[in-house]
Formats: sequence, C-alpha cells, structure tokens
Amino acid sequence: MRDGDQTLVRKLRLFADMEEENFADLMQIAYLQTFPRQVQLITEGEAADFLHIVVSGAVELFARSNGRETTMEVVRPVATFILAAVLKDAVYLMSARTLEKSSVLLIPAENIRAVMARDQHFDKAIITELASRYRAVVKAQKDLKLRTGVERLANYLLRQEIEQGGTGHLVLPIDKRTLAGRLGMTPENLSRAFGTLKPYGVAVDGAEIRLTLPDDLAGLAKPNPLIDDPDV
Amino acid sequence: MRDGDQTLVRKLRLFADMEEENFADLMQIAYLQTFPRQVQLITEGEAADFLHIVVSGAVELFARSNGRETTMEVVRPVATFILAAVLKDAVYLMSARTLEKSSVLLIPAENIRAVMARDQHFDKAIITELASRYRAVVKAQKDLKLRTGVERLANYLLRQEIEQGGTGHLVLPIDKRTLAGRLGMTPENLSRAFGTLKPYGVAVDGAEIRLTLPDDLAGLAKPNPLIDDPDV
DNA sequence: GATTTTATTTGATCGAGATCAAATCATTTG
DNA sequence: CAAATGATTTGATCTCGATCAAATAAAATC
Repeated sequence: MRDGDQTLVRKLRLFADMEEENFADLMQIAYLQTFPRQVQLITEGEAADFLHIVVSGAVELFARSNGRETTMEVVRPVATFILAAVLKDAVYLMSARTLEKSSVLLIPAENIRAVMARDQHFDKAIITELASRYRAVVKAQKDLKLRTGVERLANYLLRQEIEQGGTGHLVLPIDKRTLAGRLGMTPENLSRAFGTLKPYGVAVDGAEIRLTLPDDLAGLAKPNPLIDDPDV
Repeated sequence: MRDGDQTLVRKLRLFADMEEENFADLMQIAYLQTFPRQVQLITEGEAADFLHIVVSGAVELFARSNGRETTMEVVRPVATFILAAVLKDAVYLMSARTLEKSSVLLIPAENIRAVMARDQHFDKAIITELASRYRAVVKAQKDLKLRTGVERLANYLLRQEIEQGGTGHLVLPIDKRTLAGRLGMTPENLSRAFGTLKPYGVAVDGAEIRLTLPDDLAGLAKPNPLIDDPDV
C-alpha cells in the first residue's frame, strides 16, 4: 500500500486515535487489493472474516431476499464497511460489490478484535463510529418511510449540491441505475422523477445536473436536518 | 426502584459486565419514573439528556417529517433506547411515547459518559449493544425494502409465534394501529392484510391469533434468518 | 347500563410506483 | 468506424398501498 493511502486510512475517525504501534500492526497484516468494477466482494450470510476499507473507487452494499434485490448503501473512500458484523463475529447482513475499479484494504477480523482488547482509544473510536453508522441507517429509514420517491430524489440532489461546493451544479457520483436502487425506486421511475423535477429547476444532462431554482426545489423537498444533515 | 427491577436492569447485556461500583453509582443517580399511556417522553431534535431504559410497559419510537409520521420501533422491557444519541452527545433522531402505562429508568447522559471513561467492560458492552442495534435496523430496512406489506405481516406473525412458545397461538403485543405503523402500512391495509392471510391459516380474534397452517404461511412469508432471526 | 370515545373493519376510489415492452442514446469492442 | 452491448428514457398497463367515507365493534367513562 502506498504511504499516501496509509495516511488516509490513519485519518479515519476509527483509527485516528489508535496507538501508533497498534496501527502499525494492523497495517502490517492488512492487505490492499484492487478489483475491477462489478466484482462481488462479500456475500450476505457468510462469516465476517475481514473488515473492509474502501481506499479508492466505490462499493455498493446490497441485499437480496426472495427474488428481489435492493441497494442498501453506497460506500465511498475512505470509509469502512461491515464493521458491526466483524465486531459481533457474525455473518454479513449485506453483500458488497464494486461499482467501479476500486482498491479495498482488508484487515482480518481477528486482528481487529485483538487490538480492541488492548487499545482503549480504539474502543472509543469504535463506539463513535458505530453510533454514527446507526444514526445514518435510522436517517435512511426515515427518508424511506416519510418521503415519496420524488422527494427523496430532490433531497438527494440538494445534499449532493452542498457536498460538491454549493455552486448550483453537481455531477451524479453513481450511475442512474444504482442511484435508483439507493433511493428505493426503479430506474424507470427515477427517470420520471427527474422529469417531475424539471419545473423545479432541475436540468439533467447525463450525469451533470444543474439546479437553477434551488428555492423552488427546496420548497418541494422540504429538507430536514434530522434526515439530511450527515453531521447531526 | 424495587430491587427486582434493579436486578433486571443489571442483567441487560449493557450492564451485565460493568464493575459493581460503577453500576451502583449509576443506579444511585438514576431515577425511575412511571408514566400513563400515550405520554411523549422525548422529542426528536432535542438534546439527548438521558439514557432511557424501559422497565415495564412499552414505548414506541416514532419520527415525523412534513406532515407525516411513522413508527420506527417498539421497545419492550427490559431494554434501552436512544443509546446512540447519548453516546454522541447529539440530538434525538426519534421521538418516544408510552404505548401503555410504563416505568422508565432515566440515567443522565453525562453519567453514562463518565462511566464509559473509566470502565472498559462498559465500553465493550456498549460496542456489542450498538452493533446489535445497528444490525437490527439494517434488518428492518431489508424487511421494508424487500417485502410487501402482506409478507411483512406474515413474517411478523411467524416471529411472534416462535417468541411466544411455538404453540400455533399468539397474542398481538401491541394494538393494531401501532402494529400497522411498525409494519409500514396503514391500519386499513393491515386489516386487509389479515384478510389476505386467512386462506393461509391465520385466524384472528381481536388480539388473539391462531396459525392453523403454519407451513402454508411460511410458504408465503419465505422467512429469511438474515432478516427475521434476532440472534443473527 | 347507557353514552361517549376510540379502535377496527369494510367499501370505493385514487395515486405512487412497479412492470412489461420498446425506442433511443452511449459506450465498448472488434 | 460499424456492430454490439449496455444504459436510459418513454409509453402503456397493472398492482400495491393510501386515502376518504362510513359502518361496526370494543373500551372507557359517567
């Protein structure tokens, strides 16, 4: 792994306060793998052997039941996923696949648990991380249960616009098929939802979106910090 | 608080391994309050001042946005709620109200955090608890996104039947209005969903349910341990 | 026990979103 | 560059679940 990547990983809340020696240990054991797009990394139901950290690219977490499949979350660098399964020594509840060429750092679950046993800073960091993740899922569930598809899309666009600098312009970071799954709708309906938002100043050109009437859009979306603010 | 209640609280995973002194400290400071039904205990958006523990009765966690409201979870004794908000010193993401006469143990957030700082066993217990809660929400989200309303009801009934002893008979632990919210549907549709399940051996008499064709019901429900098993 | 009040059920209708089918547009590959 | 593959959009239709309205049943209150 390049030093630059290691620095990025070290900056994660989860590792930032860890004792240097323990971090070095983990990095010693961990290995970085690069995968092409559309490679399935983990499968729900299997034992959680490794903590995964997306270092570059993007990973989709998804789940299946009956014949159906749904996107649960898209993880972008630098972030961990399936931490809870590793900590509980349980099976994965979600599968994961790369959305694009991605490099993923793999740390054996047993080593994570070993460091946990001796590094209190790590425990605190895990608590913070888990609490944040928990709240993120609760927000996602509120988004899903309290809003229509069009409203979810409108709020998603507003969040992205802020994240990308608040210039009234944004680029969709994932293809529309995946975005549809992420927003809990079909690609066809996502396409129609964009159509519905046109009168609210949403101009779509491929992955490029321009928000020309942000106030109108916000009037429809009614953003709520208890759902949309990632820092709350 | 009666000693019996204290023993029950002590048995919670969260407190079981805590050092005796720290537990005694918390119980010293904590106070038990009894509320009639339909009392709102906390409101989303307010600062998380207390960790709540349902000692008796039942508490509904719900959320609002726009004009809509949805049930997120029903908490039954003995269990904590809004742990993540307390740990992050953040605002509540959900509101809570009693569903029936309930007693709730309140522990000031600052004391929780103080014990955390000095009791490593508590840290471990918090990690386990948070990881479990996280996985519970993920399962709830899979339930919601991968199943129709009728399927969610069918699986709910099968889970309850097991929980209540596997005798082919169960009593709904909450009224149908709340159950509908819990299952992500309206009371009207819950009523119709029960009708749909009649041919699958679901006999309803008020809150009493008899499952006379469990295999048929399971055939429709297609239970999935990665959604329905609370221990996975 | 009669009267309210609240919960549940039933019927009719509406709307959001899914599905199926097909066209169009983009990207990749030979 | 042309063929082929995959993504996105559009149209038509269908299904699930929401909503509105009203009836019925059950509980709580006087």
